[in-house]
Amino acid sequence: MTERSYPSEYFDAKSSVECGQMFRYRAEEGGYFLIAGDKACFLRTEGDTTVLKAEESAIWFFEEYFDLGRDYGAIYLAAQREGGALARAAEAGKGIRIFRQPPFETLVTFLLSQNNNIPRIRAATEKICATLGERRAFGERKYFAFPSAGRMAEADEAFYRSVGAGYRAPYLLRAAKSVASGEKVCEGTDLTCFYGVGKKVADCISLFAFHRTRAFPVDTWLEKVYREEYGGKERDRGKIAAFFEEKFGENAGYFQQYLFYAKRSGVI
DNA sequence: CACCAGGTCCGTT
DNA sequence: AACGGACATGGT
Repeated sequence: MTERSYPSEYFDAKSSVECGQMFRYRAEEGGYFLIAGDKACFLRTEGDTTVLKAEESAIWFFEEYFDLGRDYGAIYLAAQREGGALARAAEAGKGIRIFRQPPFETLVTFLLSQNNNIPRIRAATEKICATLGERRAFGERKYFAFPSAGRMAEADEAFYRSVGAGYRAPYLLRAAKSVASGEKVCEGTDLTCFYGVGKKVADCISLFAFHRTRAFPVDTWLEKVYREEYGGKERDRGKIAAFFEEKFGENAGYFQQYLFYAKRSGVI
């Protein structure tokens, strides 16, 4: 096991992990145990330092995963220049980074996310992994890897209902079967071709798996932000997304995450 | 009981 | 093109 330290100003464990972009984590005393694909790490922020603990062979993976090569100070400053609610949101979420999550895992968890809440998305995801994923160990901790599409395709709809997926069960099964049979989840493909993936989920996958930061996913929270902080009158979420994407350009995805986290935690 | 949660699909205007 | 109801499920 290896530890690496980084300045915490633009890399904060709590806000980055709990801002709603990823679902496979456990809050522990002092930090967070996180799982991505079949790998795990422990992340903690103490004062001005954030410490990443992982197997030596996984350190590089997590440095990529946490997007550590990017200057988030520039993004934060751009948000400050916008002023208003965004500046306040960026102040509260200064340490948020956008992760680079495994594409299939992102597809599955955000299929679960529609018209759902974060605790339930997390619970259903964990049940899927506990049943279909391979057992792994991280020091004394046990966890399950995220299952392959092939493994998920072998389960049936009743299983996905049993984990609490509800009416999304057929979405999960069909996505698993498509990917298992060679359909690619990659940058540039039309993600809305997957049954159950509309514009918003496609934007989440684009942003959270492929780091396409021009994407601005609009959910119920961002719709509130749009109306209450930007005086918007549109109801169509596609039009609301277009408004923010045009306004924020290549920083749209980062700003969306500042706003989402701040709105959900009552800062704005 | 109604309404909400990181929405999408599908049938009807 | 635009609109509205249905869809599982648990929490407030």
